[in-house]
Amino acid sequence: MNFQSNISILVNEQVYLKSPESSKLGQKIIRGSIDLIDELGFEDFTFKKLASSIQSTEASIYRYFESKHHLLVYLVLWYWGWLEYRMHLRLANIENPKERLKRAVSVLTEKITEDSNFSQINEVKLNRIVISEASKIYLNKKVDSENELGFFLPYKRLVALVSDIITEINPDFKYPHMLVSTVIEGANHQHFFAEHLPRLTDCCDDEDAISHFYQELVLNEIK
Amino acid sequence: MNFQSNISILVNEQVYLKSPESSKLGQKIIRGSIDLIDELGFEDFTFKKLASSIQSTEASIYRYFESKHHLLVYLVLWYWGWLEYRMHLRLANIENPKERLKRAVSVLTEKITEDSNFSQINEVKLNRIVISEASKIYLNKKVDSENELGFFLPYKRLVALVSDIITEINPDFKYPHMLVSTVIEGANHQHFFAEHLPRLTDCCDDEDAISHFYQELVLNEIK
DNA sequence: CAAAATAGATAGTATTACTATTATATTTGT
DNA sequence: ACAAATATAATAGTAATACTATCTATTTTG
Repeated sequence: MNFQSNISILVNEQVYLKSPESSKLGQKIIRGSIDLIDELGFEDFTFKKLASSIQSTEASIYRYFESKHHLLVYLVLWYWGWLEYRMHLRLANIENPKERLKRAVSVLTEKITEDSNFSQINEVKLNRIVISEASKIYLNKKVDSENELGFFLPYKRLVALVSDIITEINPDFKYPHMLVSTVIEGANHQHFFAEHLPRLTDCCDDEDAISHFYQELVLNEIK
Repeated sequence: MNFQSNISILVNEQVYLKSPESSKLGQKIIRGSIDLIDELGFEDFTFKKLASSIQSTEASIYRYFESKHHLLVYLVLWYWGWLEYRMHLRLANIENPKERLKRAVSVLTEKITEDSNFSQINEVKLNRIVISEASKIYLNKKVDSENELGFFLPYKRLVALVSDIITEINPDFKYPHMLVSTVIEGANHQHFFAEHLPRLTDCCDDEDAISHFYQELVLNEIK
């Protein structure tokens, strides 16, 4: 039934000390950290708490990730890789560029409400983590050195992918990358605001408003 | 010469234990923290380092702010208050709504490159701090309780101010708040990307590209 | 079955994010 | 000018965090 079981999302090897996919403990670390970061927020999350929640030890976790920052990077890179995969699936066999663009924007802006059964990872929780924590992986002083290690390539690929569709539709549009990264970051922020600071949004009732808004924004902007 | 010297930006009293404007030490804390956060980033910034950089003690700083998080909140709220003040100045006596909107967007998206002589605060450094650290004041689990204390009112006011101009121009536009908060957050991100992750933007050479991009975006969207 | 890799248990360190206490200046009200 | 109030400095201390190191037991693999 699960035709996807023979593929897996690859994450930059520099991010971890030992691949968490390679062992039972590694998988418990990933699952447990998603549960715990979602519950406590990244600031209050510690390896000690994670260790006790998965019945292991701090030292064992440190064999997989050199810091909690690296673990967060792993989760976010996995998510970006997963988004790219979903993007390719949703665009497969669609020829019309405008339709491709609409679909791409919807992949970038929709909130994840169902688990994909794609892996043992809970994508609904991971999406919530990405919404509130993802920007912390680059909004810091390590950004340049980690950029050199290629940490942000999946994000850049995602942006380039959608930018190319825009350029196909309107080759004269000057700011395709800016537009796409604005949409990705914007959608995450709007989902957060909708839940916590509603006066910064206009989605009184329906959550689809965010996706509609960005659909419209992109189409208006490039024509 | 400095006609502004008789006014000051008010910051929510819940943010501090004792007003840093009320004493010499308080002012040194603000100035020193702007220098140090700009230099080290918020993660590596500590009250101990701040104390030694301004020749005071950790315990003395704790009399003004109950945590470094509160100090960051203070700085960001001050900045938002200052932006609102600049906004009012730039819109003063301008009648034409479209011109008002253009000016408002430019206030929200331009990078600060000159000190305003408005106060003893270095706005150029504070702007850099806002670009990379501001979102951390709400992207955490304390957001709801701090929202109840009114921490984010200045941000909401700023968004409401510009939303009202949009609604004046096009009363049928459904998402004015979303558009404005997307512009504010987006511009900050783009400034950060331009410096650290240029492939996520399109501002090869000119820094004005960001402001132009958002001008265009807003005008296209509401008509 | 031996060698290698993996995980657990335990201990230890420097730093962080605070709190508490006391002593010494400095400001202010009369 | 002086007492009272307030602000600051100096010092000490604590629990938690973010690690590192080491040693042993277990599991996997060649």
